[in-house]
Amino acid sequence: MSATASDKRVVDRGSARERLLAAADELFYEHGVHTVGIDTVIARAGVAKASLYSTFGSKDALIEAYLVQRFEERNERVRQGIAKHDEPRAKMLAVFDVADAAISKPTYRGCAFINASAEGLPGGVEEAVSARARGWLRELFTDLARDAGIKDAKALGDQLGMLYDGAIISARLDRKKKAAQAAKAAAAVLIDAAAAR
Amino acid sequence: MSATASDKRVVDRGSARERLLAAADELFYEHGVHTVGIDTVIARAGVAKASLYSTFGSKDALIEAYLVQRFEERNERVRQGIAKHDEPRAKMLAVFDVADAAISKPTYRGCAFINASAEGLPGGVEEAVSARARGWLRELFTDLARDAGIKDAKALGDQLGMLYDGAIISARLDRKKKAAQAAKAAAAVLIDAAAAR
DNA sequence: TGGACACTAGACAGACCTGTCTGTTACTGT
DNA sequence: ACAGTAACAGACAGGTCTGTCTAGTGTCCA
Repeated sequence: MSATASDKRVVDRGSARERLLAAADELFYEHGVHTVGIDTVIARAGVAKASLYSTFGSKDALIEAYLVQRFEERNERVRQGIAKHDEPRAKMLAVFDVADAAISKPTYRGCAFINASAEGLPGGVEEAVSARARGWLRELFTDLARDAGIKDAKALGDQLGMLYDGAIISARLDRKKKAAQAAKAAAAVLIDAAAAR
Repeated sequence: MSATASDKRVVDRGSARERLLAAADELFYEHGVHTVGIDTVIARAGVAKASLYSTFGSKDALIEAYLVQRFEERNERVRQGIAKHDEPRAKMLAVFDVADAAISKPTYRGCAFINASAEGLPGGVEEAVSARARGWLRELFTDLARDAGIKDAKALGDQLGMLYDGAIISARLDRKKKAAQAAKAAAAVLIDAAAAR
């Protein structure tokens, strides 16, 4: 259960950069960016310490690369999830289905951006990537609300964003697997109420 | 801006125990339980290291005491906030006013329990107190929903809890001061929809 | 007066962390 | 064949952290 270098499983495919990112992704997400040391990452990646520093330059840069990768992967999953639907309302609700799928995974440990922000110092690299990731989703909700013809699209976008975050937090801290579905039901009520106005 | 022992302000009232708790409260909340070291806490408290260890026994125990104190203070604020109202519906909404008041403070840095849980190792003392604090609020919402005669009080309680968490997260990470008011508006919609069913 | 008690100051051990550096091995293109 | 490159292993420096321990100080009460 501890995140020491004695965790012997090794990432064994691709370049040193790819292996480092894969190892960082697993370890940072599971145990936290602060808790996991460089030695643990390179042991998991099966890579020399010098390779990490010649590739990324610092631990902070590795953390940033890890978060950017998570950011892009999540966006892609959301894009694919909403592309299955035509109506803006269905697209908004589909975002919660994407969250539900993530929560269902046994390795789920909450939102990487929220976790990293809480761990890191204020003003660190974590917060910068986190802000981008959060802004992206907020804008998506707002744009979809506008497409749905809702007057105060910004207000609804913010409310859906809060529901989304609340579901993520509850799924992690309360181990509530159905949090995203509960949030989706609430989102439907909010969307319909905003549309009726 | 850094949390080093050079931060010279000193807590100067009460017993060693009280000064340590006051210093821990300020420092742990502002910079995180993991980031702040023992030396910083004792410097702020104006107390010797041996006093900390004879009083609390370990840093973990101090963290736990800090969280329990936050837990009790928050509960008291919520109790007082809802006591101003008679109707269950108004009581539920009043919880968001309590959050709003906390968010308005310049020292606001989000939910101490969420922060500490994200920082600490899974299964640490942080999670235990955090679970108690979260469960308490969830039950409060559910009980009030039941008082309001709502059929699926548990479902509404969970939804309001998620909105609450989402507001807290947004207030911290997006620096959205009005998050609690936006969440309150959404909560009103959800309550009325649940009551109509 | 004197002993118990609570506290202070700070050195110290042992662990862990990031980042640098040396030296070695293996592959690749000319 | 040989230079260049990329990677390896791991020692090391310099710092931080928790927690222990010694020694000295002040205060209260019998």
